[in-house]
Amino acid sequence: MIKGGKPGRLTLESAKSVLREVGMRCTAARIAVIQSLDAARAPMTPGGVVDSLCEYGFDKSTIYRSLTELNEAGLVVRLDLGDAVRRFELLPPENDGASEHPHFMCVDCGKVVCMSGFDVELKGRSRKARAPGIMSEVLVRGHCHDCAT
Amino acid sequence: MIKGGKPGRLTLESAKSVLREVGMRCTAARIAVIQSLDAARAPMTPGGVVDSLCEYGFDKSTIYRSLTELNEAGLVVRLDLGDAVRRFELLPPENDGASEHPHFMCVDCGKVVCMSGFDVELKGRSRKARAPGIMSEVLVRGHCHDCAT
DNA sequence: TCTTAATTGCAACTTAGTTGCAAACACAGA
DNA sequence: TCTGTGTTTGCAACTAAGTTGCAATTAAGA
Repeated sequence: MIKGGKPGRLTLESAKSVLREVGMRCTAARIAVIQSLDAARAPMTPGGVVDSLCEYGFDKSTIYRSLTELNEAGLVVRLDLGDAVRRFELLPPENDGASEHPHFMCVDCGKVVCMSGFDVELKGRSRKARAPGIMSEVLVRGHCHDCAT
Repeated sequence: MIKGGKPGRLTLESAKSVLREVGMRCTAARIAVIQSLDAARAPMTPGGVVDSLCEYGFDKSTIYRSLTELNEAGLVVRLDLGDAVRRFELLPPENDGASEHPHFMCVDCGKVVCMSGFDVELKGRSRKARAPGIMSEVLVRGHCHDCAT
């Protein structure tokens, strides 16, 4: 499990141990991807990760592959935040599955915020309204405070 | 305003009058796009519209342009349903702006359902939790009843 | 019917992401 | 610490989705 709490606090050693725990080799590319995701406050697009790591000499195909592998290993969730771009987010320590909190995305500036600390409740307006399935992920779109003013 | 209710019931004449109302020329391509969206029960991806109309000889660039123009004219909404693909939905008669209801998308089969009749409530777990902005659109993802069983 | 601006089809282009493969590397075992 | 082996990487070429410029065509008002 990933030690420590706040984003941007993941050390080289803890990144390595995270990889070893899931049986993946510790390579520079994977560690860079993990640290890049960790340093970001919000979920990152694959393109964003590529941009941030290409300048250090990593190849885009390596980064795409790393993201996919980390996702398959359960270290990273792939979010679909509704702007026609996938995003990746490093899973927090205690989390063992999908990202549990809702996400908010500003339709003006594109900023994505994790709404940890919020629960979502869906209320049918009539008695007979029935949810179409089992809810697993919620995305709220709208105008963030900065853009709304 | 678009007359008549159920999907798949939009006649050639009503498609034409819808276009004239917003000051657009009535062309075969636009009518085909409107009828294609109308015939679908769920929002369509641009690729889906292209596939369904290419076989009738329409060019993909024409279809993309038509979708964009119809969206700008307010006849069609562009939805971002979180599967990294944009979708287009013909606006119902009474609707004059954005799609107001939440949408549900099944992560297994990709089915999209309009959750008309549902309200969404966001509850902060603590007193000081503050929503990051003004909510305008909600997407719920999960497993639909068919796939969950 | 004629005129003209709007629209279309084509082809070339852009961008995001994927794939095959040889070279480089991590790491378990000696 | 060194070595062998299977994993991972970088490269380059490729695919798919969507966009753009432009000449030819067409809708619709005069």
